[in-house]
Formats: sequence, C-alpha cells, structure tokens
Amino acid sequence: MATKAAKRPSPRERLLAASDELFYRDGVHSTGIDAIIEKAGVAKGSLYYNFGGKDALVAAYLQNRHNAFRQRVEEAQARTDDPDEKILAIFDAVADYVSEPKFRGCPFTNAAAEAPAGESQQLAIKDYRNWLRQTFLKLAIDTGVADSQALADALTILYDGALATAEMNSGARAAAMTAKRIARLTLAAAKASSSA
Amino acid sequence: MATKAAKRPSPRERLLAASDELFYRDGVHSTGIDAIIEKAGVAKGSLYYNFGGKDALVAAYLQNRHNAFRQRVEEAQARTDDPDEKILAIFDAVADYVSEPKFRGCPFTNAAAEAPAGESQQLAIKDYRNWLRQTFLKLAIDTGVADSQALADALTILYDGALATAEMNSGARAAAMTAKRIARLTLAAAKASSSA
DNA sequence: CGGCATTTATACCGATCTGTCTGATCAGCT
DNA sequence: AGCTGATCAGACAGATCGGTATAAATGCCG
Repeated sequence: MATKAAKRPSPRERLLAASDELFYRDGVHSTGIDAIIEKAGVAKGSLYYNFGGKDALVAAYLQNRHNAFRQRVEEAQARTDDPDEKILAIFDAVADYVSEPKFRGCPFTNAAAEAPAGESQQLAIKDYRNWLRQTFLKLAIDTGVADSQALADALTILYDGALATAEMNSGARAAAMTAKRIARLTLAAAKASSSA
Repeated sequence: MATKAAKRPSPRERLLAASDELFYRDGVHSTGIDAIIEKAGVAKGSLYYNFGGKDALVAAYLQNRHNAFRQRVEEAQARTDDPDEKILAIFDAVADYVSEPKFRGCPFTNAAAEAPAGESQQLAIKDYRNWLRQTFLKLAIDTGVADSQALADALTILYDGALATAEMNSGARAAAMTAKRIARLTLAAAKASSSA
C-alpha cells in the first residue's frame, strides 16, 4: 500500500460517473438528482457542495463527453498525416462511437432536444458545436480545396447525419461507414472543382 | 349563418393544436398536461375523455406531424416526374421546413431523445422511420441504380444530417441546400458506378 | 321532449421534482 | 490534539407531475 491509488474515487468523480450513465441513458430532464446520488452512493449535500445545482452537473457531464470524444477523434487522426485521411478518420471514430451497445444518439443533440435548458448546459452545448465547426473548417482548409467553408459545411451534415441515423435506424456502424463513403466522395468533388 | 362553419374547433382539435405547439417547442417531457389544457381552453376531463392519457396525446401529436410532413413532401414531388428530381424535391421540402421561425429540430428525433417514451409514442416514431425508409428506398429503385439500398442509406443520412445540422447550427436553410447538393453528387456517383 | 354523449370546473390523490437545512461524522493537516 | 473543510444521512419545503373523481351544465339527435 505504498502507492496512493487503490482508493475509492471521490464523491465528485462518482457523481460524474453516475451522471454520465444516467443522463445519457435516460435523458437529462428525466433523470432526477435522487437517482444520481443513489447510484453514486453520495449524500445529496455533497452534490450541491461540489456542483451547486443540477444545471452545473449537466454542464459537467456534457463537458466530459466533449473531452472524451475530442480525445477519440485526435487518437484516430494521429495515425495519419494526410489531411484527407484525417478527415475520414473522424468518421471512423464516429463508427466506433455509435457501435457501442449503450449508444443512444449524440449527447448534445439529445440534451438540446429537451428544452428548457439551463444556462451552463446551453454553454456546454455551444462549446461543443464551436469545436466541431472549427475542427471541420481547419481540416477543410488543410486539404487545399478552394471553398473550404463549403466542404466544412458538407462534412458537418454528414457527421450529424451519421449520428442521427445511427440512433434512429438499425445498423449504426453501417450508417457511419456510409457517411464516410459520402465524405470521401464529397472531398474528391471539392478537389476536382478546385483544380478546374 | 347558413353554413356549418365559423364555429369554434372541437376540444379535440384545440388539444391537438395546443399539443403541437407546446410539445414541439418545449419538449414532450417538459410540457405538462396542465399547460396544454390551459392553452387549448379545455377542461382536463376532456383530454382524458378524448385521448385517454398523455402518451396517446403525444402519439397523436407525432402522427399529425408525420402526416403534415408527408403531405409537404408529396406536394414538392408533384412538380416533377423525373425520379432524380423527386429525390431532390425532398430536400427542398426540408429546406422549407427548417426555415420556419419555430423550427426546433426533427420532432421525432427530439421525442426519441427524451427517454422514457410511452408505447404509443414509440409506435408513432417507428411508423415515421418506416415511412422514411420506404420512401427513400422506392425513390432509389426508381432511379435505376444498381445498389438502390446503398443509395437509400446515403439519402437517409443526408436527410437526418440536414435536420440535425439545421437545428444545431445557424443557417438552417443553407444546411438543407448543402444536403441537397451532396445528394445530387451521391446520385450521380451511384449512376456512374451502375453503368460501369 | 327525453335521453345520451360530451364538456366543464374543480377538488383531490400519490408520486416526484429541485433545492435547503441541520447536525453529526470523517479525514487531513499543522 | 485540535482545527477545518468535506461528507454523510435524512428531514423538509414548495412546486409540479399525471391521473382520477364528482357533479353540473351543455349540445345534439331522435
């Protein structure tokens, strides 16, 4: 027992873990804080001591999802240096994401669908969308196509479409791979029209 | 006063109108039946007399949305006989849909995001998705491409992507038109690979 | 006119919600 | 040992939820 590890996670971490599971599975609005503190094995007072309220807890849950997904994307992109492949790697990350048994749609789109949202929650969603927009725009610029904005817009639609279709239809992974195929097609067309 | 019209709509119709506005704007779960009966100007008993419960009212709301959107699609398609144009007309209908000031995402995707859902609600969502799948598949077959299923899958992703991106980003109409552009591209590619 | 279905207004039920508060206990640090 | 911040268990508040019950009023149709 020389190491400091092997201890039970802090109430804060347990609350975040329980929030991630319940908020995502049952929806933000449908999940009561009583269910969260029970699953986390934490007193109600600790929730309000650490987060201040449900809205902040929801925001923290979304921020965690944001960071985790961003990390997945970066890992998938790290395997290549080609700008085109970096774009397509995003759809590989999406394919893995939607293939998980617990996949239940995009956490941010789901949260946004449950109006009304608290201020912190809205901010977390906006942060995610800004990151997504910037990511696609940078990648589009790196490809060297003439209209990088148009390419970024197209990729965003394919990304959102992959997640939405994967949730609503069967064959989640196939939906992501189809989106990847169209992305490759769109990329090629954008390059062709650039050199013209 | 010879005509039978000019009368106040029935409680059932008033409830459906109020449900459509409130369920869509604030979400199914967040909207209480008290808010609906108040907006409809109807006694609470009439709601349960006509619908039996909230779940059935939600299902009726979704069925109304389904029928209304299907009608819009059919009207947009009626302007042409070309199979390709019939496909692209769907995205024109989507463009109009997402351009409305009150647009707040796909009603069915939103409702599905708010777990848990009642049985009738789930059925209504499933009906919609089945109609969507069949519609795209028939259209894809009519184009004469070899892999009509693959084309239908691609169109579904573009359709879902247009609605999702239109909700989460600014420039809703532009998102739908971008989806239409990619649909045209995908259609051309499918035809090219068919003749090969 | 009589009868039936519908609508109305309102009170009520049990459950659940977020959030506050209290008071004891625990753990780490000096 | 003693102080302090963190956590605990639980009671409580105030509001809202979906749904039920009741009794009177209304409208339509034969």
